[in-house]
Amino acid sequence: MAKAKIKADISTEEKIKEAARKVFTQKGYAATRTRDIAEEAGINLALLNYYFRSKEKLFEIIILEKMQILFGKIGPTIMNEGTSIEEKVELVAEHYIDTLVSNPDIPLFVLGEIKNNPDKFAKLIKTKTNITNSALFRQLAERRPDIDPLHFIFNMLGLVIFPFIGKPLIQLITGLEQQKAAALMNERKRLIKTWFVAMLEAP
Amino acid sequence: MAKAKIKADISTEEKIKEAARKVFTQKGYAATRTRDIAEEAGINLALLNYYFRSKEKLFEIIILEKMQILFGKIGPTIMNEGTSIEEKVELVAEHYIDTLVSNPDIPLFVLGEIKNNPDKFAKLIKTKTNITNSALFRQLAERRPDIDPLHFIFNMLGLVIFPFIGKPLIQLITGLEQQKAAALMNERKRLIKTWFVAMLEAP
DNA sequence: AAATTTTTTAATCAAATGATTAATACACGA
DNA sequence: TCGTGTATTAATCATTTGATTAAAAAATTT
Repeated sequence: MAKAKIKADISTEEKIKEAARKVFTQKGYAATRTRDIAEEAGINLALLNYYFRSKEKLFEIIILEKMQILFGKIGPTIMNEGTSIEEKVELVAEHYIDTLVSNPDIPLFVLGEIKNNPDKFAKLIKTKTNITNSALFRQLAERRPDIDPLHFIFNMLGLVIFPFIGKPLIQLITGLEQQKAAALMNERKRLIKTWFVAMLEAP
Repeated sequence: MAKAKIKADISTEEKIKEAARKVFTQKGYAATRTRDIAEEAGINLALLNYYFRSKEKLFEIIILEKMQILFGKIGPTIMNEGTSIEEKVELVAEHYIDTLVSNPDIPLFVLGEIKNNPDKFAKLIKTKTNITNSALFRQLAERRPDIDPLHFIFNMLGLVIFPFIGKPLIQLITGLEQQKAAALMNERKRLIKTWFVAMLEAP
């Protein structure tokens, strides 16, 4: 009954996690076979259970990581009372586009798994950052009392995140090459701020 | 070797398709068990294969339907040389938000499956509507020669579609109720047009 | 009504899949 | 170097899952 790992072999454990990151985010939980992960990691299948007990447990570790990447910085940014709407949007756009260019699979992966299993992540997210109480939310309500601030939250996230979700489709129908896609995403960092301000000031 | 269905029993075949629509769009291809579909349809598992040969074949029928719903009307709309940018955006927003309010699972489902298997849908979509040659694309290039029209395509689709993809998340962190969500989506039909024009005119 | 075709069911198969086990290899302090 | 705990492997298990089969039931035709 060997189960404790008092002395962790960083190398093997990390190899498995790295493989799991790749396969899980690429294919999602349901389509991922533990054998795929083992093969990708170049290890014996049994080692996966030796180090992580189960597919489920390993998955939770990975998706929490990815959720942290996807939502980790947005909380502090929108909570900051000392920055303007414009600054917040600029920070969010720049940070997330940089992040997502290196991790383009994350949004579809995370949002998909949240939708498949909302209860699982309910407590985890809910407590962390309540958007409704954020400085950004209040600032938006003050600037445009006639429009529900949630609209602008959707707009901001949509402008930043959607291109990464829609990219496979757009690549299919326009033949958009990977390089030009990356260039477009970088342009958006600057444009989104301008667009967002324009939407704020729209009649 | 009973395999031909010369006289189709609409009722049973349609029951299976209806169940397949529900389960596939809710959970995706990989997470769907043919037994789930059979149970949802209230039929014997073997009937699924009797009518549709395989899970794969049934899936293709369903996702083609859903892609038709998601993309079917956008082609003619953006190809129309006789309407302005504003009119096109308004038509797209109104049509898709109405459609997606009744079918909120479609975007994540379709975009997810496209990403999982781009080759499968390559020919199917590519030929259908080449956005790059659309009237909208040309109009956008004329109106804002300084900005890649693809940005505005992303913006339009993001404003319309993203709220439906991000809804599970937003519901989690704001407790947004289903009813208010629907009301928000309806508001967007009118707002998106204004926002889009504002973005077009942004400095 | 008899014969034929179509639809439905229960039972079963074969492959895939998550997980476990028992044995072996390895590391390292006593 | 021996012994003990750790890491790794090959083999195997139990379940799930997509699919098939053979028989029964229902519908349709003759």
